[in-house]
Amino acid sequence: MSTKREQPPGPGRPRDPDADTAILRSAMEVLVEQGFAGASIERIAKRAGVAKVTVYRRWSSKETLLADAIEAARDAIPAADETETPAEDLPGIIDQLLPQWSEALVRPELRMLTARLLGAGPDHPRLLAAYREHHLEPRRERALATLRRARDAGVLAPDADLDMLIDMLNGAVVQYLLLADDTPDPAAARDYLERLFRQAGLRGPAADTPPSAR
Amino acid sequence: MSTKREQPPGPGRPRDPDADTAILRSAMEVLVEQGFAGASIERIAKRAGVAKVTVYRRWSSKETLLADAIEAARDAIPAADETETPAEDLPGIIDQLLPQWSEALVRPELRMLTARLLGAGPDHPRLLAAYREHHLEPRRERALATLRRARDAGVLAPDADLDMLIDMLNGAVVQYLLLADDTPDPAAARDYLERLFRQAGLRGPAADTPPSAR
Amino acid sequence: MSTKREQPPGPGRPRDPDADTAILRSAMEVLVEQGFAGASIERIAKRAGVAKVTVYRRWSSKETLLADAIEAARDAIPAADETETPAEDLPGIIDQLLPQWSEALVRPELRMLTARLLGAGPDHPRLLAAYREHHLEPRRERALATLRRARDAGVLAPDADLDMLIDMLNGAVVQYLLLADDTPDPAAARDYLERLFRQAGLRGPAADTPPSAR
Amino acid sequence: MSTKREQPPGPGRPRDPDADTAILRSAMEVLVEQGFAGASIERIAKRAGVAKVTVYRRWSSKETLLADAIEAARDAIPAADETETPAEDLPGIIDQLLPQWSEALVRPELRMLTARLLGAGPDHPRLLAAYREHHLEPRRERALATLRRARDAGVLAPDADLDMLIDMLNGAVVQYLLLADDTPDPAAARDYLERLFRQAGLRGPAADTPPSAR
DNA sequence: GAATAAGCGAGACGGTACGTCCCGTCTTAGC
DNA sequence: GCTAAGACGGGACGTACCGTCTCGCTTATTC
Repeated sequence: MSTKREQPPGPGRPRDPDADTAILRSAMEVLVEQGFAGASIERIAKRAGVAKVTVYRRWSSKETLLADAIEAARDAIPAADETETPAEDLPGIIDQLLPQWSEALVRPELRMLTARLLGAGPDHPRLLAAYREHHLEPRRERALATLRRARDAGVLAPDADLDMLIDMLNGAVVQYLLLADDTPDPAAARDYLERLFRQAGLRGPAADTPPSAR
Repeated sequence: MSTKREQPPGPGRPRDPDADTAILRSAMEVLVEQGFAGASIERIAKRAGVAKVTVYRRWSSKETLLADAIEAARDAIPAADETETPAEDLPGIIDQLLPQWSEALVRPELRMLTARLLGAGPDHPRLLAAYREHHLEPRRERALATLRRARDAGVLAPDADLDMLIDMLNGAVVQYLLLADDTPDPAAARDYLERLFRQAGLRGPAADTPPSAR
Repeated sequence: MSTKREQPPGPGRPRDPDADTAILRSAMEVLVEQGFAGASIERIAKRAGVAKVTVYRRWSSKETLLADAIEAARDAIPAADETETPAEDLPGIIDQLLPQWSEALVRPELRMLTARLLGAGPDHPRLLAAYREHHLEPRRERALATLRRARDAGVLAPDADLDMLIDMLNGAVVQYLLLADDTPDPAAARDYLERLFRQAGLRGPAADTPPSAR
Repeated sequence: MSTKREQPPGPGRPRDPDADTAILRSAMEVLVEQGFAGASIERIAKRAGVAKVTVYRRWSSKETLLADAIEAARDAIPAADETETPAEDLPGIIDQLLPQWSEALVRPELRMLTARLLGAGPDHPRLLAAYREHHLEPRRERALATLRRARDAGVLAPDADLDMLIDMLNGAVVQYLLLADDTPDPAAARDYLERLFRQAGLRGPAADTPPSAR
C-alpha cells in the first residue's frame, strides 16, 4: 500500500522514526504552501530539521516522498456512517451531506491541496493517484452511503445514477474551489451547496411536485 | 484587453512582429507540455528561435507573457448560436450540447491546458483569470444559450437553475478529465456525457414524469 | 607568470574585473584566517559577494585560485635599494636590516601567511612556489643587496657567504615565528633581531676583536 | 606528561592495550602522509584496523589523539653525550654535529613531520607544543651540550651566544627543508651543512683569525 | 547618406537546488 | 569492552538552470 519499505532490523543504528514523521509532515506543508515546484528536498529537509541525506536515505525521489506524505496526511474519515441516526427527511440528509463538501471549500489547506494535486496530474500521475486513493475515494464512499440512504428514504428518485450524481456534486464543488480567487466564507459556501443540492434533485417528495406547480 | 502595449513607431529598428507570434505560440506549447514550472523564459525563447532578451523586452514577467499567450490561443467560439436551428426535441438538444463538452475531454491539449491552469490558480491567479475570461466564459455563454432554449422547449424543468446546472455539467467534466490517467477515447467520453445529461435532468418532458410511473 | 589567462574579447557580456579582485582578496583573507583546508570555494565566494559559478568560471581548482591570490597579494617591495644612503657604519646597516625582518614577525597576517604556506608545502607545492617567487625572493634580493654593501663597507668579513648568511637570518626568524605561540610584540622582536645580528657577525670591525678580550 | 589517563580496572572487558599502540602508530602515519586535515579519525581507525568508536572511547578529540601520537613517536635521543669522546679539534666537532641536523633533512618522514607541525601551529598550538617538547627540545639540549664543548675547546668564540647560534643553525635547516621541493640527497645535505657551519663561525682557532690575514 | 536608436545573439552575473561525499558523533546488535 | 554497521546533522563539492544584466554587432528610420 505504501511505497515505503520496512527496513530489515540488520546491524547498525536504526533509523529514527521521528525523522520519518517530521519529513512527511514538512513535505506536506511545503507542498501545500509552495506547490510541487517549490517543494525542493532542500526546503523540506530544512523545515523538518533534518539533513538532506536523511531524506535521500529514505526516498529516492521527490515524487515517492510526496506520495507517501499524501498518504500519511489522509484524514481519519469515519469509515461508513451506519451509526448515524437514519434520517428520512430532507433537512436531515442535507445536514449530513453539507459538511462533507463544505470542508473542501472552507478549509484553505484542503482547497490548496486539491488544486495542487489536480493540477499536478499531467506531470505526476503518482501523486494524483495517491491523492485519489487516500483522500478522494474514502470521501466518495461515505458520500455514496449517505446518498443511498437518501434514495431509499425517497428523497432521491429511485432510478438516480448515484455515481454520476456524486461526480456532479464533487465536480461543481471542485470547479468552484479551483476557480475562486480565494477561500469562500462559510455562509457563501453553504448557499452555494444548498443551491447545488436543490438543482441536483435533492428535494422532498412533496416539494418536488407541488400541486400548484402543475 | 491585452497586457501588450503598442510600441510607438519612433526611430530605431522596429521590432520584428514575427517574433511576437512565435513567442506566444512557443509559450503556449511549452506551457501545455511542461507546465508552468517548466515554462521558463529560456525554454520559450529557445523554442521560438529568439534570444532571451527579446522576450524580456516585450514582456516584463513570465506571468504577463503567459497571460497574453493564453489570450492569443483562445479558440474562435461561435459567439452565440442564434443561427443554430432551434431544436425542440431532446436528441437535437443533446446533439448540440455534446460537442461543446466533449472537446475538452477528447482534445489532449485542451485537457492539459485545463489541468495546468486550474492547478496554477493558487499561485498565479492572473493566468487563471485570463483562462477564465478568454476560454471558459465564452463557452459558458454558449452553453447557457443552448440550455435556455432547452428549458423554453420544455426539455428542462421551468424552474431549473441554469447557472448551477452548468456548474454541475462543467464540474463533472472537469473532474473527469483531471482525474483520468490519460485522454479518454471519444466513445467513452460520449457515454459519460450521455449519462451525465440524463442524471442532470435533460429528459424528454413526457419521460420526465410519466403519469404511469407515479 | 600568472596562471590566469587573458580572455579573448569575443561576444557576450565581458567578465567583471571587479569580481576578479574581490575573489582574489577574499581568497587571501580566508587562506590567512582559516588555512588551506578552510579555504573552500564556497566560503571564498560568499565573502567576495560572488556566486560560486563566477569563481569556477575563472579558476578550475582551488590551488590555481590560491596561487593567483598569493601572487596578487605580493607587497610592493622596493626593488633594489641603490637609492638608499650608503651606510658605512654598523648602526646604519642594522637600521636598514631590522625592518626587513621585523615585519614578518610583527605583522600578524604575514606571520600567519608564512606559517600556512610553509606548512602547505608538502601537499601543495604550487602554492609554496608562488609564495617563494612572489614574496620570499624579492625580499631576499633586497636583503642580499644590503648585506653586500655591508660587506663592502667592512662591517662583514670579506669572505662572508652572503647567501648562507641570509639563510641563517631568515631561518632564525622563520623558526622563531613558527614556534611562537602568538605574535611577538615589537620590542621583543627587536631584541631578538639585535642578538641575531650580533651572533651572525654583524659587528663593527673594531668591536669585533677588542684588544682587551684577547 | 601524557594526556592519556590510566583506566581504572573496574568491571567489564578490559581495554585492549594493543589497540592503543596501533591507533597511535596509525595516527602518526596518517598525519605524516596526509597532513592534519587528512588525518580524520575515520581514516586513522580504518588503518589501525579498529572501530571508530574505539578511538573515541580513548581520546576525546583529534587534537589530543595526535598530541599523544606525537609524544609516542619521539625518537630515543641519547640524553646527553657525556659519553662521547671529547674532541678538541674542528673535524671532530663537526662530525658530531652533522648527523644531528642532517637527519631532519634526509629522513623524509622527519621532514614531512616538521613541515606539517610547524604549519599546524597557528590552528593547533597543542600539537606544536607536543612536537616542541618531545622532539625539538631534546635535540636542542643535545646540540647545546655539543656546542658548549666546542666553545670550551676554542672552536667557537668564547662570547658566542649559543642559544642564538642554535636558532640560526636550526632555522637555516628548517627553511631549507621547508622550501625544498623534495627530500635532498645526503651529499647535498652534507655540503649545505658544512657551508652553514663555516659561516656560523665553526672554524678552527687558528684559521679563524690568522695573523697574516690581518 | 550619415547619425541614431533600437533590435539582436552571446554570455557573465547572483541565486537556488541538485545529488553525492566525507566527517565526527551516536546508537544498535552480536561476540 | 570490543567490532561491525549504520544513521544522524553539518558542510562542501561541482553542475545546472533561472531571470537579469551588459556587451558588440546589425538594421531600419530619421534628419
